[in-house]
Amino acid sequence: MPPKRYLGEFEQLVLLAILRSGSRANGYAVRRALEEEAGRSVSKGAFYTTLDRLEDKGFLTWELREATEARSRMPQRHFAVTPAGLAELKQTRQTLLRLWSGIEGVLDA
Amino acid sequence: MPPKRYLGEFEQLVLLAILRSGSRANGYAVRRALEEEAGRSVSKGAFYTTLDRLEDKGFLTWELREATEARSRMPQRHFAVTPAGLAELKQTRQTLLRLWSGIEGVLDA
DNA sequence: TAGGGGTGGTCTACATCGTAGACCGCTTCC
DNA sequence: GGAAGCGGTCTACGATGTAGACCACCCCTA
Repeated sequence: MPPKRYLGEFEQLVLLAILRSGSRANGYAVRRALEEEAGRSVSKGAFYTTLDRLEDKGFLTWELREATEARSRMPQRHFAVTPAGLAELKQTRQTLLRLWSGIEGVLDA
Repeated sequence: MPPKRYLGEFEQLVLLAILRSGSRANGYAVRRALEEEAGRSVSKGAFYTTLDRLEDKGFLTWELREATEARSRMPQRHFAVTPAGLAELKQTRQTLLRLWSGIEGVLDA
């Protein structure tokens, strides 16, 4: 077994944004989710680089789809989190919930 | 203002482990907290390098203390999270709680 | 009195992740 | 036919994650 690798900070946010975008997870929607829901602006370069790395690790897949909306009739990449990616998200979340437990008083804004 | 930087994945765990160790936050105790509570083994090199970087960013401080225990009577570094560090932890936590909300069904183990 | 195991730490080096920006092409609106 | 928006690639570099060798001291025991 290769040594266990962990989800990077930004990688985690990207996977979560894809999950939250559900069936509308094209590049634009995911990037917008990141900005609006995570309060984080991100350049296209940063964004797509991270997507490609997550794909290499097997945490997401994508397929080309014909666009259905009025604008942008070009085919576009549609992203989805794989079971392995979901497992990572779960594990990361469990670890944080455990470390936060007992010190919520200090951590609450 | 310099561009906003975010807490790295491991940096966050280290700060949380210090918080959880409270008044006993010497190097050994924090490292042990990381292994036991975060389920993550970490080399000394990785650990102290991260501590030094967090200090540079103003997220933690330390002081030398005489050891009180029977063993290891050498003076040792005693770590504490600064208000700035705590603020980062709070913000990171709020972001994740927000992104998790609504998809707990998918994320629960 | 010389190991050996545990504690606590420094320093160096390299791999991985985070990030911006230039560049490209298509579409819709005016 | 120009501006503004959508979607994306490629390159490069700074920041973060990580291991391991090395050092020193304490305590135990043979």
